Amino acid sequence: MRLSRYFLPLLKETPSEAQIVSHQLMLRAGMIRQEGAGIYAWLPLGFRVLKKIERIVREEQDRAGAVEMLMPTIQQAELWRESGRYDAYGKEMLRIKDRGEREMLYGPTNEEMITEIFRAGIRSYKDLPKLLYHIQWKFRDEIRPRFGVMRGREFLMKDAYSFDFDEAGARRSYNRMFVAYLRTFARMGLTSIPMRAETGPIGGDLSHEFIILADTGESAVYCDRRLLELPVPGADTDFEGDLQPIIDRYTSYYAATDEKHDAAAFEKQIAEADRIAARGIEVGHIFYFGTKYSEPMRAHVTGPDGKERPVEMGSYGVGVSRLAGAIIEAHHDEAGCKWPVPVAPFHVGLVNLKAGDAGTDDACERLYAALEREGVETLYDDTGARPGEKFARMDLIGLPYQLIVGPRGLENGVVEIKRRADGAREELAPEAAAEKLVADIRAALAVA
RNA sequence: CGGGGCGUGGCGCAGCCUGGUAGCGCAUCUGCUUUGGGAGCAGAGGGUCGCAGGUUCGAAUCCUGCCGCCCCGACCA
Repeated sequence: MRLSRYFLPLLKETPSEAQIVSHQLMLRAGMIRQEGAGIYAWLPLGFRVLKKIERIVREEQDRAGAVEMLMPTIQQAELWRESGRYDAYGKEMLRIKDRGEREMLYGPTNEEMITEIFRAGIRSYKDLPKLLYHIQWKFRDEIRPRFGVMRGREFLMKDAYSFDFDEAGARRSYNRMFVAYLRTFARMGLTSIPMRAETGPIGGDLSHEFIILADTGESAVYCDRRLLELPVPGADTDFEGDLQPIIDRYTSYYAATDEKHDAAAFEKQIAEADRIAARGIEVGHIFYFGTKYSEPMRAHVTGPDGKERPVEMGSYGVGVSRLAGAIIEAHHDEAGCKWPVPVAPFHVGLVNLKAGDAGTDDACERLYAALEREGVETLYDDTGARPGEKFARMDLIGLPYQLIVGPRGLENGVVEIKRRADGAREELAPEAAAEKLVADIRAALAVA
């Protein structure tokens, strides 16, 4: 993409309403624009990031055996009356009426709807288990939206729902999502920590929040440092096999958000050097809730004994739009974003330091063509801006690699690669630079 | 929802108290000079001062109502 044709409205100054760094940078880097309290338009650069996050989430859901579908954003109040939540949900639910005065709502979640869909299609225990998901916009009329896309009212969420015949089956479904989440966040450059969470009326141990550590995180969290070093399950993980050992390993260490924190246990179970008391961002939440919806909504299956019983359910959420902010919180510096390659809006920023100069124009065009030919997503700054401005904006939008082409280098037959993550620079002949970028980016995109 | 604050050009702000031709910085446009870390000079364009009433000869400024947004608290992917 040529920058001269792109839509990238950058801000030099930080808008006063943005309190945390990810919000500030998303506004300044032209990724989002606020259209109302907690409601954002995704501008081209931000949209590319959102799509990449979504794709990784999708790939890992599919790998774990979940099946994608799509449910509507607008739901009928009638459905929510079946579960009793229409009255219970409160003002967070955005309620609307259609022209026939029928009560509708913009879905804050989809348990009722998926349960209705499931019960219409499944009768027997032989049809179980089922694991369905979709990635869809939600609306929760939060009392106080803030932190940009980290806590918006409208947000993109992946929500999955499992249906099993018994609790043992439900646990297997839960474990699939547990492992899928570890992989999902790791692929985005995030170290996620599953922390024991509130279980609601069901009790038990099947509820975890996936937290990433960040100084600007919303909640205080406490965990064992050794959790950060556990290996992430590989792409060769057999999701049809027994995943329990992986879960056991992860849950054997202390990890809790402040509402579940037990200071005594924390100090007793962990050596002082391994204690982490930090801030965290919740990017995923998985939990088992049994027959909470299947019972009132009569989502029943017939068992081998010929008796009908409500299915055992669980739900599994990932905050897709929130992740865009969370990744910035984890990867940035004073100058701007530092995108990990798999979620970067473009892989390479090609900087023509003297647009209009035949030599640099020619060299850039060749490099641009070579990179695009190899599938490297390149944002080519072909504008007439001054070098300082070009460097500053590349740093701000945070593409993983900058390929800098100027007359001074070309005189010596070299161009420069700057790696945004650590600022490392390297001068190479143009062809060699392109080859190196292709190799490095392919390596970074390889799914382990 | 309680408490606090703010709406003035694309962004950041001053002006309001004490009514009298709407300003500054950045950005934008034109020209010249510049060109390896957000340039210099000269010129130019752009604002129903959130909206609606009211007071007044006259309202960005005073009064009333409404709308929007932000911050602190309880809630949430």
